[in-house]
Amino acid sequence: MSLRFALLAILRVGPLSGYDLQKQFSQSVGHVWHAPDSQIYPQLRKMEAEGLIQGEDQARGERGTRRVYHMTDAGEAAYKAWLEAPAEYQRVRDPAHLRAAYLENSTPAAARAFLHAHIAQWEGELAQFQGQIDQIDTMTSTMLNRRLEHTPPAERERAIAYKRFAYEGLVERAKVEIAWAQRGLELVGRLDAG
Amino acid sequence: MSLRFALLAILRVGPLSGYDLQKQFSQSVGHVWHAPDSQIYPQLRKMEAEGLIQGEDQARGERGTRRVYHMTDAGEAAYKAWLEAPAEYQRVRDPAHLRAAYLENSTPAAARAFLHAHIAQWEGELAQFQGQIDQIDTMTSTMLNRRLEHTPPAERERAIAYKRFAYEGLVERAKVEIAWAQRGLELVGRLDAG
DNA sequence: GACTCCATGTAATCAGTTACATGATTAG
DNA sequence: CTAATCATGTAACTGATTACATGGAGTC
Repeated sequence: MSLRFALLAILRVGPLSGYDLQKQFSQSVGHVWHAPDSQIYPQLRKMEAEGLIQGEDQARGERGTRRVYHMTDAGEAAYKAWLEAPAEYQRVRDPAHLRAAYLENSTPAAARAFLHAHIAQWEGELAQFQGQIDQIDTMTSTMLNRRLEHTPPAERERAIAYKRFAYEGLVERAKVEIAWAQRGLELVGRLDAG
Repeated sequence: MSLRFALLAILRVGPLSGYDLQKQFSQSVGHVWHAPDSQIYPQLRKMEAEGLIQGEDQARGERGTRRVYHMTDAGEAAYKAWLEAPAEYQRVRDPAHLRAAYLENSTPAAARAFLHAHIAQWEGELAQFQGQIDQIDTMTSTMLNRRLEHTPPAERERAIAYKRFAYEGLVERAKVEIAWAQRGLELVGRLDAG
């Protein structure tokens, strides 16, 4: 249910084609809400049917077309309502911690492999999130700059601060996961030796 | 896809009816992989059809029956295979951090409400996880004790250590979320004042 | 002419949520 | 006899994944 709002957040800054939107998406909000294009295109159609956005076919070359979407007032209202409503929380459903709870049934080798993979996984995420923060700090984030062009100077500081804040949370989470898995490796070592 | 393994992990210790399984589930693995009974009953039927478990109807009172499931060799093999296979990782899809990334579009009041709710949410989770750790430490966890009865004494230490380790990870995660949201409240205060 | 990028989908399937639905047993 | 708990589902729907499918535009 959040996908539509993630899309609205991007479209809010200015009209985009499905393709361009999807690219913007994967480089920005996609870090915090993943969606493949096969989900985005139908979702845009659905949102158009509901009146949240409006699409127009534009000519492209001789025969090609592309559909450019812009936000409607209803879309703006829905976005605002989402911002005021309490956030949804999903019930925990965590494959990694599930596995961890039954690590005693694994061989030490498999336990180590699992924990190393966990570290690798979260180091990948960490690098992504950290990269975003670096882009924010150096003002080299194209998506943020596009956004800032459309926000009054007085509110730019706020926009930057909150964007950074969101990514800081993700960075911290990634670090905790890595530290936890590292303690896990030590635990495997102790139990394996003793 | 992990649900079946969570169910197998419980069934592995001994046969249970769907109802008892579901209760054991919600008090143990359910903390790390939520599933309502409306998902568990059909899943058990499905696993039976696939030969991972075997169910038998037992009489209960005069007319009532209940279906008691036990694990098959195929189920045991599937469980072992899961333990050796690399863990699945889901793509990030985090409503709270998505909201956080667009907090500049909220009013300060809505931003505060969101962050307070985030803290409340994770304090609830934290209490649950911490409660589990306390039960492990005081050996008052019925589910863990049931499990330990069926594990050779030499391996009990391992079982306890890994169980605790899994919950420690969840506790740390909850604490990070709370700390992050608290920093968020300070940030709202600073931006609101300045 | 081949390759890359632009551009947009559909179809099948699976996993999970919500709501509805039913009835039997047991303890007070 | 009434309430709690035991016991088990189905149905409709939403959201997400995977795979398949197509074709134009620009460039080397």
